[in-house]
Order: sequence, then C-alpha cells, then structure tokens
Amino acid sequence: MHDIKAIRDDAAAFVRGLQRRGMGDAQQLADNLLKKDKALRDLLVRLQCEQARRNDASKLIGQAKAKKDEAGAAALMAEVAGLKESIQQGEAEQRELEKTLRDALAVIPNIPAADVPDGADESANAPVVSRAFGKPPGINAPKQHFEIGEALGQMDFERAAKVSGARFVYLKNDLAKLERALGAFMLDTHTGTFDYTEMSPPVLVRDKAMFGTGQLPKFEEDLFQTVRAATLGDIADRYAEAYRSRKWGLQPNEIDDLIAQGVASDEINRRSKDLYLQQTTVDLPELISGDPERFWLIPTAEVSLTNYVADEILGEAELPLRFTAFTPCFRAEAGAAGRDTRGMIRMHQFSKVELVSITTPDQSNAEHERMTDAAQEILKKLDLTHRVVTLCTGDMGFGAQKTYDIEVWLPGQNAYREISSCSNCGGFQARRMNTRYRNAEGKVKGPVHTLNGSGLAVGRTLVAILENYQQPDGSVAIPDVLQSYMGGKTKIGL
RNA sequence: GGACAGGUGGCCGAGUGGUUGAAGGCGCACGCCUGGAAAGUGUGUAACGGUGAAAGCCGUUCGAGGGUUCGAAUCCCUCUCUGUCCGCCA
Repeated sequence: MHDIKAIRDDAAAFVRGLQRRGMGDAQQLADNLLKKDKALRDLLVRLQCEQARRNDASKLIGQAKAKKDEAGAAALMAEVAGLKESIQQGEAEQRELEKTLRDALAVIPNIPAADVPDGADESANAPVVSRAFGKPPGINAPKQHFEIGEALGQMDFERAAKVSGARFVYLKNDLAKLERALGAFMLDTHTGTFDYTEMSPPVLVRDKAMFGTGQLPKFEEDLFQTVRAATLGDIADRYAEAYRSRKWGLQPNEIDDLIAQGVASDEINRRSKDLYLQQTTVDLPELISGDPERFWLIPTAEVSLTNYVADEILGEAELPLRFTAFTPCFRAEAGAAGRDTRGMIRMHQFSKVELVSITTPDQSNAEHERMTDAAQEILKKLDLTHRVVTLCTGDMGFGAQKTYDIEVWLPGQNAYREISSCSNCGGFQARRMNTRYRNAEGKVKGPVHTLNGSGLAVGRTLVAILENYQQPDGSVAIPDVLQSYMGGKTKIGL
C-alpha cells in the first residue's frame, strides 16, 4: 500500500516507479488518485469547520441550560439542528471517498528499488555472480525426481489423485522422513546460526491478514478458501430468507418440502443460488465474504509470520524481529494449467520453511542480504549447485521492492529451478498492516520494513536431493548433514 | 455449541449522557535532593488526519460498524475478539 502523502509530495517518482513495472497508464492513475485526495481534503476542511461549530454550540447549550437560559439554549439548538444534516451528509461523503481511495491504493504494486534491473520478464533477471555456488555435476543419463521416487516405491501420485486429485502426492517411508528431516535441519540452521525465532503459526487466516501481506484483494484466484460446513447451511438459510421476504425464487413451502424430503442444505443452496442469480447481482462469494467464519489457507507462512506484528507499534530496541516456521502451504495454481504437471515441482500443497524479518528502514537492505545468506547456507550445507538472480522489474511480486531468487540445479530437468525467493518489501506491507516502530526517544517513526524469504521450499529441496544425489543403481545418497536426522542412514535404496 | 463476564492511553485501572482525550497508579523522560545512588519530590508523557513557514489551531479516535441525542467512553442495534464455567473434542 502506498502512502498517499508520498504520492502527493512526489508524484513523478511514483509514476516513474510504476512505469518501470510496465504500467503504461501510471500517470493517469496518479492523476486520478490525487484528484480524489484533493476532493477528500477539500471536504474535510468544510466538514471540520462545521464539526467545530457544532462542538462549541453544544458546550454553550450545556452552559445555557445550567443558567436556566432556555431561550438561548433553544436558539443554539436550532442552529445545531441545521448543521447536523450537513455534517451527516459530509461524513457519509467522507467514508465513501476514503473507501474509494483506499480501494484504489490497495491494488497498486510496490515501487522497485533503484538497483533493480528493468525488464518485462524473467529473461531480464540479473545474475548475482558473486553468489553462485558449485557446478552442475556430471551425471550419466540423469533421471527426473518422480522417476526415482516412483521406482523406490516411496512417491505415489496415483493414489494421491484418487484421494485429492491432481497436484498432490504421498511420500512414504524414507522420503516422508526426508521431508521431515529437511524441515528440522533448516529450522535448526536458521535458529542456531542466524538468530531466527522458531514459530508454529496458524495456517488458516482471516481476510485481514491476507490483505496485510498483499495476497488480497488482487490475487484471490491463487488461494484456497474454507468455510465451515455448517456455515454453508446458514448461507442457504439466508437465501431462503431472501426469497421469503422478496417473494421470488423458491417459495417457503417449497423450501419446507425440500427440507422435509431430507434434501441437504447445500442442495437447497445450489438450487436457490441458480434462481437467485437470475434476479440479482448479489453472488455467492459475496455472501460468503461477509461471513466471519471464512478462512483462507496460507499460500506461504509469510502471511502468518508477518501479520504477527499487525496493528502494533514496536520498540526500535526489539528490532530486528526474525521468525522462521516449517508449514504446509496451499496454492490454487490457477494460472499454471499445463505447467509442471508431472512430479512435485508445482503442487496444491507443499511444505516450506519460511524466513521473515521485521526491521527499521535503514537496516532492511542489510537484512535482505543476510536473509539471502541464510537461505543459501542451507544449499551450501547440502552441497547443491545453485545460482542467484535479482528479479527484474517485470518479474517481481506485488509487494516487493527488490527480490533475489535462488535457483537450484536439477540434473533430471537439465535446468536451474527456483527454490527460494527473498524479498524486501520495504514499508509496503507495514502500511497495509498498520505496523510502526518507535525510536529510543519514544517517538513514533513510521512503518517498519518487512522481508520474507523461503529458507527453503522443502518439497523442491527434496526434488533437488533426489536428482543430484541419485546413484546408478537407483538408490539415493543422503547428504552428510542430513544423516543424523535420518537415523544414521547414508542412502535411500530398494 | 450453551451460559455468563469483559475489551478504556506503553501497561494496570477509574469512569452510566454535558468543559473527560479521559482520575489514580506503574513505567518512561527531564529537574530537585545526594559525595554518588536508592528512597523521596516536582514537571512532563497517545495515535491518526486537516491547516499552517512555524508556533499553533481544528477534527477524529475509549474493540469495529451503525443508531438515538443539541451533546455519547457512558444509552440502543449488529459484528468481532478475549476470559470463566458447562458440553463436545485432537
């Protein structure tokens, strides 16, 4: 979320930043925002004058009544009555303008940092040569991870499809254990040598949290949503009530008949919805969205860890805060139809160790490098070949001002694939979450800076181990640093 | 899920319609006292927004949103979160 005051102060910088992101209509957008901002401030000047007069007059009424000056009090009351209507109308206008402005700001992405390379897509990403590690190993006729895993009998996509559909997997035996070992190894490294605090956070969150880190309102299609089953029945009841009161759709006796027939509430809901949608613009998602029982499944623990400090004013002395967590993540992958359909690269559910840092603005760049070091340290200890790129302006995520992607070498794919993404979001998320900090003198200084990174994507790390540590006989060697987490085993084999 | 009780400043806590943005305490900051410190003592100590060169002035905010009223922390409605007990349960 951008600060409208910053846009007011330097609209040119705002426009330039968005244009670097490829937004051709940035100037028009800025003009529109500033027009609304001006309208709001003009309104406030008028409204506040009237409010001040009302407050004064009300005090005078109290004094007049105390002095038994009924005539004076009556005159003042008449004046305030006139103001009242104008004030109420002004307040409604204010709410409307503020909402419009906020809605418009909520869907604008962050401005890229100055040292981010310009470009439209990943072809313009810039290698960070100094961070590259290792060389692709020479493996004769390398297999892909799913070939290895299925041959071991420890990776089962077919049964997962039976239970959950596409983009799910069962891991068994040593591969299941390997996932747990990786999570533990990563957490131990981050807490032990990088001073991160281990967390076990919620994986179901409210709208507000998803707004805070920027997944909502713009990227709803990437997410899974849950509603308590009983709530669906309540929603059906609400539909039914709507028909009763508006006399269209199912009639009360029809609904009662359906209930008497034992028709499930969601069936009533479905039938009602069809009728309902023919007659009104209100939609089912809209009804659900108004329901307090709705949750979202986190697409990354960034959401739970970053929003931990939402609506707080932190002391500068307690910063930086560093959190890490090993959680499942859930992504709809709606825009990825046909991509990475085989194997574990792109799943609806995967596990990941996440890193989140909360810092002051002057520390965030250094923290970004440090976080990337922490993520890379895992790959180095696993002796996995990888490289680092700075994402170009066109490839960065919505909330980021600068992002490093870490790409691990996958022999089976003969390619580098993303295994971590470390972003500095500056104050962008902090403004959405309303998280600020206070300096040593106790003065509130403004939004904190937030950073997040994968340290690492555990599923993809498991893939990388299978492909890089595969042996000619079909077994997989276990990296040295993981052996103690695997009961001393040195390989996974038949 | 049921029944109660609550949500007030960095923290605790008073406050049931009128000069209360909010008593009192703790904490914190500065001063006095002291050889130095503790204790004691005095003063100060919210956020956001508008306006202004600034000092300042004004507005909003007592969980959130509506409402009643000339005037709401205080009354009404809806929602939300927390606590306690009961029920259920990993």
